[in-house]
Amino acid sequence: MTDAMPLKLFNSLTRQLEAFQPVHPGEARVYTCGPTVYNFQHIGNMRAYVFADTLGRALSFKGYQLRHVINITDVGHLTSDADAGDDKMEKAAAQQGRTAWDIAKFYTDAYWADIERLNIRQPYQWSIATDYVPRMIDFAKSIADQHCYELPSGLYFDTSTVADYGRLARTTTEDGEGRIDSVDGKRQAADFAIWRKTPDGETRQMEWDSPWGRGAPGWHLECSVMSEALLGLPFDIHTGGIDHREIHHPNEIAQNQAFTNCGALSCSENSGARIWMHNNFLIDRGGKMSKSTGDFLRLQVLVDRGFHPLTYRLLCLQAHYRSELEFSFDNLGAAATRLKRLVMSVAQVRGQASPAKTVTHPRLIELIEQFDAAVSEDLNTAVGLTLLEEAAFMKKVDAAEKLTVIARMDAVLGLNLLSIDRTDLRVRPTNAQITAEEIDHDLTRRKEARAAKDFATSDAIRDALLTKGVEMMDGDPLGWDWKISI
RNA sequence: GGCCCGAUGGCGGAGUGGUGACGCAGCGGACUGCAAAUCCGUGCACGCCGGUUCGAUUCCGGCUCGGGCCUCCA
Repeated sequence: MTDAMPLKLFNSLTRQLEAFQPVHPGEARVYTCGPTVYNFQHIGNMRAYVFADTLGRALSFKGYQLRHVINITDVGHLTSDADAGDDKMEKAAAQQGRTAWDIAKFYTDAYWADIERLNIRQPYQWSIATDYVPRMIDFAKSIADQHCYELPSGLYFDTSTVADYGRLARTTTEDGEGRIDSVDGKRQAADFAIWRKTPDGETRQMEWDSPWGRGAPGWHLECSVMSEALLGLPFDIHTGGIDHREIHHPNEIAQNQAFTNCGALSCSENSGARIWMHNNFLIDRGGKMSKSTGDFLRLQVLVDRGFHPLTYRLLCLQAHYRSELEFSFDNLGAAATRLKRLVMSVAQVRGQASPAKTVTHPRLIELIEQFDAAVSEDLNTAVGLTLLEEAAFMKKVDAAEKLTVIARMDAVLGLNLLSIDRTDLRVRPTNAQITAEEIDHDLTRRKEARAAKDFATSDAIRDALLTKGVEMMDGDPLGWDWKISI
Protein backbone atom coordinates (compact mmCIF):
# COMPACT_ATOMS: atom_id res chain seq x y z
CA MET A 1 0.00 0.00 0.00
CA THR A 2 1.26 3.43 -0.77
CA ASP A 3 0.58 5.96 1.86
CA ALA A 4 0.44 8.94 -0.41
CA MET A 5 -2.63 9.93 1.53
CA PRO A 6 -1.97 9.06 5.17
CA LEU A 7 -4.94 8.12 7.28
CA LYS A 8 -5.42 10.62 10.04
CA LEU A 9 -7.51 9.81 13.08
CA PHE A 10 -8.53 11.81 16.11
CA ASN A 11 -6.92 10.39 19.21
CA SER A 12 -8.92 11.08 22.36
CA LEU A 13 -5.77 10.60 24.38
CA THR A 14 -4.00 13.57 22.83
CA ARG A 15 -7.15 15.31 21.61
CA GLN A 16 -5.70 15.81 18.18
CA LEU A 17 -5.46 14.30 14.74
CA GLU A 18 -2.66 11.80 14.32
CA ALA A 19 -1.39 9.90 11.33
CA PHE A 20 -2.13 6.22 11.72
CA GLN A 21 1.09 4.28 12.25
CA PRO A 22 0.41 0.59 12.73
CA VAL A 23 2.14 -1.28 15.51
CA HIS A 24 2.56 -4.20 13.13
CA PRO A 25 3.43 -3.06 9.61
CA GLY A 26 0.56 -3.43 7.19
CA GLU A 27 -1.82 -4.51 9.89
CA ALA A 28 -4.49 -2.72 11.88
CA ARG A 29 -5.60 -4.18 15.17
CA VAL A 30 -8.78 -2.70 16.57
CA TYR A 31 -10.75 -3.41 19.72
CA THR A 32 -14.30 -2.19 20.12
CA CYS A 33 -16.20 -2.10 23.37
CA GLY A 34 -19.31 -4.05 22.59
CA PRO A 35 -22.69 -4.36 24.26
CA THR A 36 -23.67 -5.62 27.66
CA VAL A 37 -26.29 -8.15 26.70
CA TYR A 38 -28.87 -7.64 29.41
CA ASN A 39 -31.35 -5.97 27.05
CA PHE A 40 -31.84 -4.97 23.43
CA GLN A 41 -29.49 -2.39 22.00
CA HIS A 42 -31.06 0.94 21.18
CA ILE A 43 -30.21 2.85 18.03
CA GLY A 44 -27.90 5.11 20.00
CA ASN A 45 -25.88 2.05 20.98
CA MET A 46 -25.81 0.97 17.38
CA ARG A 47 -24.19 4.20 16.28
CA ALA A 48 -21.02 3.01 18.00
CA TYR A 49 -20.97 -0.16 15.92
CA VAL A 50 -21.71 1.63 12.67
CA PHE A 51 -18.79 3.87 13.56
CA ALA A 52 -16.46 1.01 14.43
CA ASP A 53 -17.46 -0.76 11.23
CA THR A 54 -16.81 2.35 9.18
CA LEU A 55 -13.40 2.67 10.79
CA GLY A 56 -12.65 -0.94 9.95
CA ARG A 57 -13.81 -0.50 6.38
CA ALA A 58 -11.68 2.63 6.04
CA LEU A 59 -8.64 0.75 7.31
CA SER A 60 -9.29 -1.98 4.75
CA PHE A 61 -9.77 0.68 2.08
CA LYS A 62 -6.40 2.11 2.98
CA GLY A 63 -4.86 -1.29 2.45
CA TYR A 64 -4.38 -2.51 6.00
CA GLN A 65 -5.01 -6.06 7.01
CA LEU A 66 -7.75 -5.60 9.59
CA ARG A 67 -7.92 -7.55 12.82
CA HIS A 68 -11.02 -6.33 14.59
CA VAL A 69 -12.34 -7.63 17.89
CA ILE A 70 -15.68 -6.70 19.38
CA ASN A 71 -16.51 -7.95 22.82
CA ILE A 72 -19.77 -9.12 24.29
CA THR A 73 -20.10 -8.31 27.97
CA ASP A 74 -22.17 -11.07 29.46
CA VAL A 75 -21.08 -10.70 33.07
CA GLY A 76 -19.71 -8.17 35.48
CA HIS A 77 -21.39 -4.98 34.41
CA LEU A 78 -23.16 -3.53 37.40
CA THR A 79 -26.38 -1.60 37.30
CA SER A 80 -24.48 1.40 38.57
CA ASP A 81 -20.90 2.43 38.56
CA ALA A 82 -20.62 1.89 42.25
CA ASP A 83 -18.35 -0.90 43.33
CA ALA A 84 -21.04 -3.08 44.69
CA GLY A 85 -24.59 -3.80 43.73
CA ASP A 86 -26.57 -5.77 41.21
CA ASP A 87 -25.02 -7.23 38.12
CA LYS A 88 -27.03 -6.21 35.07
CA MET A 89 -27.23 -9.75 33.84
CA GLU A 90 -28.40 -11.20 37.12
CA LYS A 91 -30.95 -8.47 37.56
CA ALA A 92 -32.41 -8.98 34.10
CA ALA A 93 -32.54 -12.70 34.71
CA ALA A 94 -34.42 -12.25 37.94
CA GLN A 95 -36.91 -9.87 36.34
CA GLN A 96 -37.60 -12.09 33.37
CA GLY A 97 -37.55 -15.39 35.19
CA ARG A 98 -34.79 -16.79 33.05
CA THR A 99 -31.22 -17.73 33.74
CA ALA A 100 -28.50 -15.18 33.24
CA TRP A 101 -27.05 -17.43 30.59
CA ASP A 102 -30.33 -17.48 28.68
CA ILE A 103 -30.54 -13.72 28.91
CA ALA A 104 -27.05 -13.37 27.51
CA LYS A 105 -27.73 -15.67 24.61
CA PHE A 106 -31.05 -14.08 23.74
CA TYR A 107 -29.78 -10.52 23.63
CA THR A 108 -26.52 -11.45 21.96
CA ASP A 109 -28.49 -13.04 19.15
CA ALA A 110 -30.71 -9.99 18.90
CA TYR A 111 -27.64 -7.78 18.74
CA TRP A 112 -26.05 -9.89 16.05
CA ALA A 113 -29.23 -9.72 14.00
CA ASP A 114 -29.08 -5.92 14.14
CA ILE A 115 -25.40 -5.99 13.19
CA GLU A 116 -26.28 -7.94 10.09
CA ARG A 117 -29.19 -5.70 9.17
CA LEU A 118 -26.95 -2.67 9.33
CA ASN A 119 -24.46 -4.33 6.98
CA ILE A 120 -21.80 -4.25 9.66
CA ARG A 121 -19.03 -6.62 8.70
CA GLN A 122 -18.24 -9.60 10.87
CA PRO A 123 -15.17 -8.87 12.99
CA TYR A 124 -12.12 -11.07 13.17
CA GLN A 125 -13.58 -12.25 16.46
CA TRP A 126 -16.42 -11.65 18.84
CA SER A 127 -14.96 -12.08 22.29
CA ILE A 128 -17.36 -13.30 24.93
CA ALA A 129 -16.40 -12.14 28.40
CA THR A 130 -17.33 -15.33 30.22
CA ASP A 131 -14.96 -17.30 27.97
CA TYR A 132 -12.07 -15.37 29.42
CA VAL A 133 -12.63 -15.54 33.14
CA PRO A 134 -9.61 -17.79 33.88
CA ARG A 135 -7.46 -15.43 31.91
CA MET A 136 -8.91 -12.49 33.82
CA ILE A 137 -7.94 -14.15 37.06
CA ASP A 138 -4.41 -14.64 35.77
CA PHE A 139 -4.24 -11.03 34.69
CA ALA A 140 -5.48 -9.87 38.08
CA LYS A 141 -2.99 -12.10 39.86
CA SER A 142 -0.14 -10.58 37.89
CA ILE A 143 -0.96 -7.05 38.98
CA ALA A 144 -2.42 -7.76 42.41
CA ASP A 145 0.73 -7.39 44.48
CA GLN A 146 1.85 -4.08 43.14
CA HIS A 147 -1.38 -2.38 42.15
CA CYS A 148 -4.27 -3.84 44.09
CA TYR A 149 -5.61 -4.26 47.59
CA GLU A 150 -8.27 -6.48 48.99
CA LEU A 151 -11.37 -5.42 50.88
CA PRO A 152 -14.24 -7.56 52.14
CA SER A 153 -16.18 -6.84 48.96
CA GLY A 154 -13.42 -7.62 46.52
CA LEU A 155 -10.10 -6.80 44.97
CA TYR A 156 -9.57 -3.14 44.18
CA PHE A 157 -7.21 -1.37 41.86
CA ASP A 158 -5.20 1.40 43.48
CA THR A 159 -5.25 4.19 40.92
CA SER A 160 -2.39 5.99 42.64
CA THR A 161 0.00 3.25 41.55
CA VAL A 162 0.03 4.27 37.89
CA ALA A 163 1.16 7.50 36.32
CA ASP A 164 -1.31 9.99 34.93
CA TYR A 165 -4.43 8.14 35.96
CA GLY A 166 -7.44 9.61 34.20
CA ARG A 167 -5.54 11.53 31.57
CA LEU A 168 -7.86 10.25 28.88
CA ALA A 169 -10.83 11.76 30.66
CA ARG A 170 -8.99 15.01 31.33
CA THR A 171 -10.53 15.13 34.73
CA THR A 172 -9.06 16.08 38.01
CA THR A 173 -8.70 12.83 39.80
CA GLU A 174 -9.00 14.15 43.33
CA ASP A 175 -11.89 12.63 45.16
CA GLY A 176 -14.16 15.58 44.42
CA GLU A 177 -17.74 15.35 45.47
CA GLY A 178 -17.74 11.62 45.91
CA ARG A 179 -21.25 11.09 44.68
CA ILE A 180 -20.58 7.44 44.19
CA ASP A 181 -21.54 5.46 47.23
CA SER A 182 -18.20 4.85 48.70
CA VAL A 183 -16.95 1.47 49.71
CA ASP A 184 -15.33 1.51 53.12
CA GLY A 185 -11.60 1.19 52.89
CA LYS A 186 -11.08 2.45 49.40
CA ARG A 187 -7.87 4.41 49.19
CA GLN A 188 -9.01 6.73 46.41
CA ALA A 189 -12.52 7.49 45.30
CA ALA A 190 -11.49 6.56 41.77
CA ASP A 191 -10.26 3.09 42.77
CA PHE A 192 -12.35 0.40 41.16
CA ALA A 193 -13.16 -3.25 41.62
CA ILE A 194 -11.16 -5.79 39.67
CA TRP A 195 -12.86 -8.73 41.29
CA ARG A 196 -16.17 -8.60 43.12
CA LYS A 197 -16.74 -11.21 45.75
CA THR A 198 -20.13 -12.76 46.04
CA PRO A 199 -21.47 -11.56 49.42
CA ASP A 200 -21.51 -14.16 52.15
CA GLY A 201 -24.59 -16.30 52.13
CA GLU A 202 -25.48 -15.43 48.54
CA THR A 203 -25.07 -17.43 45.37
CA ARG A 204 -24.88 -15.95 41.94
CA GLN A 205 -25.69 -17.67 38.69
CA MET A 206 -22.47 -16.42 37.22
CA GLU A 207 -19.58 -16.82 39.61
CA TRP A 208 -16.14 -18.33 39.65
CA ASP A 209 -13.52 -19.26 42.20
CA SER A 210 -10.56 -16.98 42.53
CA PRO A 211 -7.73 -16.21 44.97
CA TRP A 212 -9.99 -13.47 46.32
CA GLY A 213 -12.96 -15.67 46.87
CA ARG A 214 -15.89 -16.79 44.78
CA GLY A 215 -17.24 -14.01 42.64
CA ALA A 216 -17.14 -12.30 39.29
CA PRO A 217 -14.70 -10.11 37.39
CA GLY A 218 -15.06 -6.36 37.25
CA TRP A 219 -16.26 -4.90 34.02
CA HIS A 220 -13.10 -2.93 33.31
CA LEU A 221 -10.92 -5.97 33.70
CA GLU A 222 -12.69 -7.80 30.92
CA CYS A 223 -11.74 -5.43 28.14
CA SER A 224 -8.11 -5.23 29.19
CA VAL A 225 -7.84 -8.98 29.24
CA MET A 226 -9.65 -9.71 26.00
CA SER A 227 -7.83 -7.04 24.04
CA GLU A 228 -4.50 -8.24 25.39
CA ALA A 229 -5.36 -11.86 24.65
CA LEU A 230 -6.51 -11.33 21.09
CA LEU A 231 -4.54 -8.35 19.91
CA GLY A 232 -1.52 -8.09 22.18
CA LEU A 233 -0.40 -4.90 23.91
CA PRO A 234 -0.02 -2.39 22.55
CA PHE A 235 -2.49 -2.68 19.69
CA ASP A 236 -3.56 0.06 17.33
CA ILE A 237 -6.99 1.43 18.04
CA HIS A 238 -9.52 1.10 20.84
CA THR A 239 -13.01 2.39 20.11
CA GLY A 240 -16.12 2.99 22.15
CA GLY A 241 -18.85 5.46 22.91
CA ILE A 242 -17.80 8.82 24.26
CA ASP A 243 -19.23 7.95 27.65
CA HIS A 244 -16.46 5.40 28.08
CA ARG A 245 -13.90 8.13 27.86
CA GLU A 246 -14.54 9.14 31.45
CA ILE A 247 -14.40 5.98 33.50
CA HIS A 248 -14.27 2.69 31.68
CA HIS A 249 -11.38 3.48 29.38
CA PRO A 250 -9.26 5.32 31.94
CA ASN A 251 -9.61 2.26 34.15
CA GLU A 252 -8.71 -0.02 31.31
CA ILE A 253 -5.65 2.09 30.64
CA ALA A 254 -4.62 1.94 34.29
CA GLN A 255 -4.84 -1.84 34.22
CA ASN A 256 -2.88 -2.00 30.99
CA GLN A 257 -0.19 0.18 32.48
CA ALA A 258 0.03 -2.07 35.49
CA PHE A 259 0.05 -5.22 33.39
CA THR A 260 2.78 -4.06 31.05
CA ASN A 261 4.80 -2.65 33.90
CA CYS A 262 5.29 0.64 32.18
CA GLY A 263 3.47 2.96 34.46
CA ALA A 264 5.75 5.88 33.77
CA LEU A 265 6.09 5.64 30.01
CA SER A 266 4.59 8.07 27.57
CA CYS A 267 0.86 8.04 26.93
CA SER A 268 0.85 6.46 23.54
CA GLU A 269 2.93 3.46 24.49
CA ASN A 270 1.59 2.40 27.83
CA SER A 271 -2.13 2.87 27.49
CA GLY A 272 -2.64 -0.44 25.74
CA ALA A 273 -3.79 1.12 22.50
CA ARG A 274 -2.01 3.79 20.54
CA ILE A 275 -5.18 5.52 19.53
CA TRP A 276 -8.40 5.77 21.51
CA MET A 277 -11.41 6.80 19.47
CA HIS A 278 -14.86 7.73 20.70
CA ASN A 279 -18.04 8.27 18.81
CA ASN A 280 -20.44 10.92 20.00
CA PHE A 281 -24.05 10.31 20.99
CA LEU A 282 -27.18 10.07 18.97
CA ILE A 283 -29.53 12.57 20.58
CA ASP A 284 -33.22 12.10 20.84
CA ARG A 285 -35.25 15.02 22.11
CA GLY A 286 -38.06 12.68 22.90
CA GLY A 287 -35.91 10.99 25.50
CA LYS A 288 -36.29 7.53 24.03
CA MET A 289 -32.61 6.79 24.11
CA SER A 290 -32.55 5.75 27.70
CA LYS A 291 -33.17 2.12 28.41
CA SER A 292 -34.46 2.91 31.83
CA THR A 293 -37.56 4.53 30.34
CA GLY A 294 -38.70 1.13 29.16
CA ASP A 295 -39.98 2.14 25.75
CA PHE A 296 -36.74 2.83 23.96
CA LEU A 297 -35.85 3.09 20.31
CA ARG A 298 -34.27 0.05 18.82
CA LEU A 299 -33.68 -0.86 15.22
CA GLN A 300 -36.78 -3.02 15.06
CA VAL A 301 -38.93 -0.04 15.98
CA LEU A 302 -37.68 1.77 12.88
CA VAL A 303 -38.32 -1.26 10.73
CA ASP A 304 -41.79 -1.63 12.20
CA ARG A 305 -42.49 1.88 11.02
CA GLY A 306 -41.48 1.06 7.49
CA PHE A 307 -37.85 2.10 7.42
CA HIS A 308 -35.20 -0.13 5.95
CA PRO A 309 -32.34 -0.65 8.45
CA LEU A 310 -29.80 0.85 6.06
CA THR A 311 -31.73 4.10 6.28
CA TYR A 312 -30.42 4.34 9.79
CA ARG A 313 -26.90 3.60 8.62
CA LEU A 314 -27.18 6.42 6.10
CA LEU A 315 -28.42 8.73 8.82
CA CYS A 316 -25.25 7.99 10.81
CA LEU A 317 -23.02 8.44 7.78
CA GLN A 318 -24.42 11.89 7.08
CA ALA A 319 -22.79 13.26 10.21
CA HIS A 320 -19.27 13.08 11.51
CA TYR A 321 -18.82 10.40 14.15
CA ARG A 322 -17.49 12.95 16.62
CA SER A 323 -20.53 15.20 16.34
CA GLU A 324 -23.70 14.71 18.22
CA LEU A 325 -26.43 13.64 15.87
CA GLU A 326 -30.08 14.53 16.26
CA PHE A 327 -32.43 11.66 15.79
CA SER A 328 -35.99 12.18 14.71
CA PHE A 329 -38.32 10.36 12.40
CA ASP A 330 -38.32 13.43 10.17
CA ASN A 331 -34.56 13.12 9.81
CA LEU A 332 -34.90 9.43 9.21
CA GLY A 333 -37.50 10.11 6.54
CA ALA A 334 -35.08 12.49 4.83
CA ALA A 335 -32.42 9.79 4.91
CA ALA A 336 -34.91 7.30 3.49
CA THR A 337 -35.61 9.51 0.49
CA ARG A 338 -31.92 10.10 -0.04
CA LEU A 339 -31.18 6.39 0.13
CA LYS A 340 -34.01 5.56 -2.23
CA ARG A 341 -32.74 7.91 -4.92
CA LEU A 342 -29.22 6.64 -4.54
CA VAL A 343 -30.28 3.03 -4.72
CA MET A 344 -32.39 3.64 -7.81
CA SER A 345 -29.54 5.36 -9.56
CA VAL A 346 -27.02 2.66 -8.76
CA ALA A 347 -29.41 -0.13 -9.67
CA GLN A 348 -29.80 1.46 -13.08
CA VAL A 349 -26.05 1.50 -13.60
CA ARG A 350 -25.82 -2.07 -12.40
CA GLY A 351 -28.28 -3.08 -15.06
CA GLN A 352 -26.05 -1.65 -17.73
CA ALA A 353 -22.64 -3.04 -16.92
CA SER A 354 -20.27 -4.84 -14.60
CA PRO A 355 -17.45 -3.03 -12.85
CA ALA A 356 -14.55 -2.15 -15.14
CA LYS A 357 -11.01 -2.99 -14.22
CA THR A 358 -9.68 0.50 -14.69
CA VAL A 359 -11.13 3.96 -14.44
CA THR A 360 -10.11 6.48 -17.06
CA HIS A 361 -12.67 9.25 -16.83
CA PRO A 362 -10.87 12.28 -15.31
CA ARG A 363 -13.69 13.33 -13.05
CA LEU A 364 -14.22 9.79 -11.77
CA ILE A 365 -10.53 9.49 -10.99
CA GLU A 366 -10.71 12.79 -9.19
CA LEU A 367 -13.77 11.70 -7.24
CA ILE A 368 -11.93 8.64 -5.97
CA GLU A 369 -9.05 10.82 -4.88
CA GLN A 370 -11.35 13.23 -3.12
CA PHE A 371 -13.12 10.34 -1.48
CA ASP A 372 -9.81 8.98 -0.27
CA ALA A 373 -8.94 12.41 1.10
CA ALA A 374 -12.24 12.73 2.91
CA VAL A 375 -12.02 9.29 4.48
CA SER A 376 -8.38 9.85 5.37
CA GLU A 377 -9.25 13.01 7.24
CA ASP A 378 -10.67 11.35 10.33
CA LEU A 379 -13.40 9.48 8.48
CA ASN A 380 -15.40 12.27 6.92
CA THR A 381 -18.24 10.11 5.72
CA ALA A 382 -20.55 13.09 5.25
CA VAL A 383 -18.35 14.38 2.45
CA GLY A 384 -17.61 10.87 1.21
CA LEU A 385 -21.29 10.29 0.78
CA THR A 386 -21.73 13.37 -1.40
CA LEU A 387 -18.85 12.20 -3.59
CA LEU A 388 -20.44 8.81 -3.97
CA GLU A 389 -23.66 10.51 -4.99
CA GLU A 390 -21.91 12.67 -7.52
CA ALA A 391 -20.41 9.56 -9.09
CA ALA A 392 -23.75 7.78 -9.06
CA PHE A 393 -25.61 10.69 -10.62
CA MET A 394 -23.06 11.57 -13.31
CA LYS A 395 -24.36 11.61 -16.85
CA LYS A 396 -22.72 10.35 -20.01
CA VAL A 397 -20.11 8.29 -18.23
CA ASP A 398 -19.19 4.73 -19.01
CA ALA A 399 -21.40 2.60 -16.76
CA ALA A 400 -18.71 0.05 -16.04
CA GLU A 401 -16.28 2.68 -14.83
CA LYS A 402 -18.96 4.38 -12.83
CA LEU A 403 -19.85 1.13 -11.14
CA THR A 404 -16.23 0.53 -10.27
CA VAL A 405 -16.05 3.84 -8.49
CA ILE A 406 -19.33 3.30 -6.70
CA ALA A 407 -18.19 -0.12 -5.54
CA ARG A 408 -14.94 1.26 -4.22
CA MET A 409 -16.66 3.98 -2.25
CA ASP A 410 -19.43 1.79 -0.97
CA ALA A 411 -16.85 -0.63 0.38
CA VAL A 412 -16.22 2.09 2.95
CA LEU A 413 -19.73 3.42 3.45
CA GLY A 414 -21.37 0.02 3.57
CA LEU A 415 -24.72 0.88 2.07
CA ASN A 416 -24.73 -2.37 0.18
CA LEU A 417 -25.40 -0.54 -3.08
CA LEU A 418 -24.14 -3.35 -5.27
CA SER A 419 -26.88 -5.69 -4.22
CA ILE A 420 -29.68 -3.75 -2.62
CA ASP A 421 -32.71 -2.97 -4.71
CA ARG A 422 -35.50 -0.46 -4.68
CA THR A 423 -37.94 -3.20 -3.71
CA ASP A 424 -35.80 -4.03 -0.69
CA LEU A 425 -36.50 -0.56 0.63
CA ARG A 426 -40.23 -1.15 0.52
CA VAL A 427 -40.68 -2.26 4.10
CA ARG A 428 -44.15 -3.08 5.29
CA PRO A 429 -45.02 -1.09 8.42
CA THR A 430 -46.42 -3.35 11.11
CA ASN A 431 -49.51 -1.21 11.41
CA ALA A 432 -50.31 -1.48 7.70
CA GLN A 433 -53.97 -2.25 7.18
CA ILE A 434 -53.50 -3.92 3.85
CA THR A 435 -51.37 -6.65 2.32
CA ALA A 436 -49.06 -6.37 -0.64
CA GLU A 437 -51.28 -8.78 -2.53
CA GLU A 438 -54.32 -6.61 -2.01
CA ILE A 439 -52.39 -3.61 -3.17
CA ASP A 440 -51.25 -5.38 -6.32
CA HIS A 441 -54.85 -6.31 -6.98
CA ASP A 442 -55.96 -2.69 -6.66
CA LEU A 443 -53.05 -1.61 -8.80
CA THR A 444 -54.25 -3.86 -11.60
CA ARG A 445 -57.81 -2.64 -11.29
CA ARG A 446 -56.58 0.92 -11.44
CA LYS A 447 -54.56 0.28 -14.55
CA GLU A 448 -57.62 -1.16 -16.25
CA ALA A 449 -59.71 1.82 -15.27
CA ARG A 450 -57.14 4.23 -16.58
CA ALA A 451 -56.86 2.33 -19.83
CA ALA A 452 -60.60 2.72 -20.20
CA LYS A 453 -60.29 6.40 -19.28
CA ASP A 454 -62.52 5.79 -16.30
CA PHE A 455 -60.69 8.31 -14.17
CA ALA A 456 -63.37 8.51 -11.53
CA THR A 457 -62.73 4.88 -10.66
CA SER A 458 -58.96 5.09 -10.91
CA ASP A 459 -58.85 8.15 -8.66
CA ALA A 460 -61.15 6.52 -6.17
CA ILE A 461 -58.86 3.52 -5.93
CA ARG A 462 -55.87 5.78 -5.49
CA ASP A 463 -57.53 7.79 -2.75
CA ALA A 464 -58.66 4.68 -0.96
CA LEU A 465 -55.14 3.28 -0.95
CA LEU A 466 -53.74 6.55 0.28
CA THR A 467 -55.91 6.42 3.37
CA LYS A 468 -54.27 3.08 4.10
CA GLY A 469 -50.80 4.52 3.80
CA VAL A 470 -50.09 3.38 0.28
CA GLU A 471 -49.26 5.69 -2.58
CA MET A 472 -49.59 4.97 -6.26
CA MET A 473 -46.77 6.01 -8.52
CA ASP A 474 -47.76 5.65 -12.14
CA GLY A 475 -44.44 6.75 -13.55
CA ASP A 476 -42.42 4.49 -11.26
CA PRO A 477 -41.53 0.93 -12.25
CA LEU A 478 -42.30 -0.17 -8.72
CA GLY A 479 -45.90 1.02 -9.06
CA TRP A 480 -46.66 1.65 -5.42
CA ASP A 481 -44.95 2.26 -2.14
CA TRP A 482 -45.80 2.44 1.50
CA LYS A 483 -46.14 6.05 2.35
CA ILE A 484 -44.02 6.67 5.40
CA SER A 485 -46.13 9.03 7.38
CA ILE A 486 -45.21 9.91 10.88
C1' G B 1 -21.82 22.46 42.56
C1' G B 2 -17.45 20.36 39.38
C1' C B 3 -15.60 19.07 34.40
C1' C B 4 -16.42 19.35 29.17
C1' C B 5 -18.65 20.30 24.44
C1' G B 6 -21.62 22.82 21.02
C1' A B 7 -24.34 27.20 18.57
C1' U B 8 -24.23 27.16 10.39
C1' G B 9 -30.62 28.22 5.98
C1' G B 10 -37.51 25.40 7.54
C1' C B 11 -35.02 20.50 9.40
C1' G B 12 -30.41 17.60 9.42
C1' G B 13 -25.47 18.41 8.61
C1' A B 14 -20.11 19.19 6.24
C1' G B 15 -16.39 22.77 5.96
C1' U B 16 -13.32 27.22 5.85
C1' G B 17 -8.79 33.44 7.76
C1' G B 18 -10.84 36.09 1.81
C1' U B 19 -17.13 33.49 -3.88
C1' G B 20 -20.71 29.15 3.03
C1' A B 21 -20.69 21.46 0.71
C1' C B 22 -24.53 18.19 0.56
C1' G B 23 -29.32 15.85 1.76
C1' C B 24 -34.54 16.43 2.97
C1' A B 25 -38.42 19.93 2.76
C1' G B 26 -40.03 24.45 -0.25
C1' C B 27 -40.48 26.85 -4.99
C1' G B 28 -40.36 26.74 -10.69
C1' G B 29 -40.21 23.47 -14.96
C1' A B 30 -40.54 18.61 -17.66
C1' C B 31 -43.53 14.33 -17.41
C1' U B 32 -48.91 12.98 -16.09
C1' G B 33 -55.93 12.74 -17.70
C1' C B 34 -54.92 15.10 -12.72
C1' A B 35 -51.59 13.71 -9.16
C1' A B 36 -47.68 10.96 -7.12
C1' A B 37 -42.95 9.02 -8.21
C1' U B 38 -38.83 10.46 -11.26
C1' C B 39 -35.72 14.04 -13.74
C1' C B 40 -33.99 19.31 -14.50
C1' G B 41 -33.51 24.13 -12.29
C1' U B 42 -33.69 27.24 -7.96
C1' G B 43 -34.46 30.92 -3.20
C1' C B 44 -32.97 30.71 2.00
C1' A B 45 -27.98 30.40 7.15
C1' C B 46 -22.48 31.01 9.87
C1' G B 47 -26.42 33.08 18.15
C1' C B 48 -24.96 38.17 20.50
C1' C B 49 -20.93 41.77 21.98
C1' G B 50 -15.92 43.00 21.85
C1' G B 51 -10.64 41.89 20.32
C1' U B 52 -6.61 40.26 16.79
C1' U B 53 -6.28 40.91 11.31
C1' C B 54 -5.98 44.31 5.20
C1' G B 55 -10.05 40.86 5.96
C1' A B 56 -13.42 36.28 10.79
C1' U B 57 -18.50 32.19 10.18
C1' U B 58 -13.50 30.32 10.90
C1' C B 59 -8.53 32.65 15.91
C1' C B 60 -9.03 35.00 21.25
C1' G B 61 -12.26 36.89 25.39
C1' G B 62 -17.11 37.77 27.40
C1' C B 63 -22.44 36.96 27.15
C1' U B 64 -26.84 34.21 26.00
C1' C B 65 -28.82 29.65 24.83
C1' G B 66 -28.43 24.39 24.28
C1' G B 67 -26.26 19.67 25.35
C1' G B 68 -23.19 15.94 27.70
C1' C B 69 -20.57 13.76 31.84
C1' C B 70 -19.73 13.62 37.25
C1' U B 71 -25.43 8.04 38.73
C1' C B 72 -26.27 3.22 33.96
C1' C B 73 -25.58 4.20 29.09
C1' A B 74 -22.70 3.66 22.65
